[in-house]
Amino acid sequence: MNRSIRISLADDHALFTEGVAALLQADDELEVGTVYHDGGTLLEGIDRDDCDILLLDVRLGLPDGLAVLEAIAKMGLRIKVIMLSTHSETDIMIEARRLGARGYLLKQSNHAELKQAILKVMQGDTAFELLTTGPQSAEDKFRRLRETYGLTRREWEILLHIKQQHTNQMISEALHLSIFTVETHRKNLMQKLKLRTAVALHQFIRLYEL
Amino acid sequence: MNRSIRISLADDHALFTEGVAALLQADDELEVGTVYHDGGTLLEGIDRDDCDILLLDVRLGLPDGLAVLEAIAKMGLRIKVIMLSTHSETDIMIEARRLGARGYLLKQSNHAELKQAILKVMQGDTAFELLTTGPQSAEDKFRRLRETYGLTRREWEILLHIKQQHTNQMISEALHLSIFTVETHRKNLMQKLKLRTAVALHQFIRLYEL
DNA sequence: ACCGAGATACCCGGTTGTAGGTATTTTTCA
DNA sequence: TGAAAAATACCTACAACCGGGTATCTCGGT
Repeated sequence: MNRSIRISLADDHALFTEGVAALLQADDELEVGTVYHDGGTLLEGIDRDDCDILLLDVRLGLPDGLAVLEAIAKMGLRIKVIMLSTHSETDIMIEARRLGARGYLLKQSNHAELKQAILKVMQGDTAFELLTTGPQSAEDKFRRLRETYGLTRREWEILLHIKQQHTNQMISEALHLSIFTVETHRKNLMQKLKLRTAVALHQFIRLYEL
Repeated sequence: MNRSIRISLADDHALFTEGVAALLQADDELEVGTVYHDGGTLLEGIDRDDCDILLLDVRLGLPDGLAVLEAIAKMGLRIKVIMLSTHSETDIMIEARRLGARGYLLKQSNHAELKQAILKVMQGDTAFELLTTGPQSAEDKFRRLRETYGLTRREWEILLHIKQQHTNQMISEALHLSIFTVETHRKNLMQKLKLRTAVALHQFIRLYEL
């Protein structure tokens, strides 16, 4: 029998790291390494950290998770990094993969899924698939908004573009619509959500993790 | 010796609830009640939940934490609610207090602080004071931005107003400045942060939890 | 055959922010 | 006491969004 898998954690929320550490410690096959609460101290100590896996939050104080990941890759360390995030942003996931992450997990995942991802990664495999079978599909989110606010399908489409920081101009081109049409949809959208500014709309999107 | 304190949890991130549950369970004086992952099921079951304390995340799927808090208050339940949040937004804290929350804790808090807050609340006291002595004061954040991006003090002040959704017009009135001055500060600010739109700026603010 | 929801398109007037300047005063600190 | 950094103020032009409208057209269902 080989030694247990040693896992370090990096997340600026102490309750989260302490909680997950407690979870991991309860498992005979796992062992908790170092706990980091910001990117700076992590980068100072990571080269002397003999952990097998690093669970790294995408959102960490400056520098953030992706920057840390990049730095680790440049240092040429053999540590396998699994990113943790609260929402499933495809572009961030792709970027993380490009920068050498071995896995990407949502905090909505449970203990079992975490364990499974850890084992997969330890075998040299990657663990990105949980994203696609995430707890909430886009269709679910749409239905929820439809029921709560009466959003139409087209308005939902527009919303997805707005989330990507697209302007009305860009959206109209992407969907082959007049910009007036997009403005109308956006207007109705905001009315239904009872919002007044673009920034408020983006806050709404983040708040409900759309 | 009286029975242990029974604590229910509500947060849509399973890893978080499982982790905190593991932490609480390790404590002889505490006991874990029900775990909720969204506002809907919570409101259905909370009246039959005989827990003493509910740890409630501010951000929960529709309905969100504050709405749930309000509903609980209207139901006239004797459950003491402690709100959990990732950032210290004063207005949300005030609103939570108004709606009957007994405490407000950051996820950056550690195990000991959580335990302390639980005990205080159980004695009929409230636990809001941790906010002011948070892990990262505004001054710390300013210093970090100054070092990383070369922000000046005035630019930081402007940034705080922008965070509160204030327009340049409103900021100029609040600080007794010309609107042109505010625009200049904002322009330099965005240049230093390498951002191009107001929405991107707001995303930056959220990303680094300023 | 008709109704209604949804999608499309347009107009106007207004506010807010973006991008490029210039210029003066105040503060700080070597 | 000078020079540099910071703060202040203004300008023009433009882009993006906001809030009222109005007006077609299409498509599914009764």
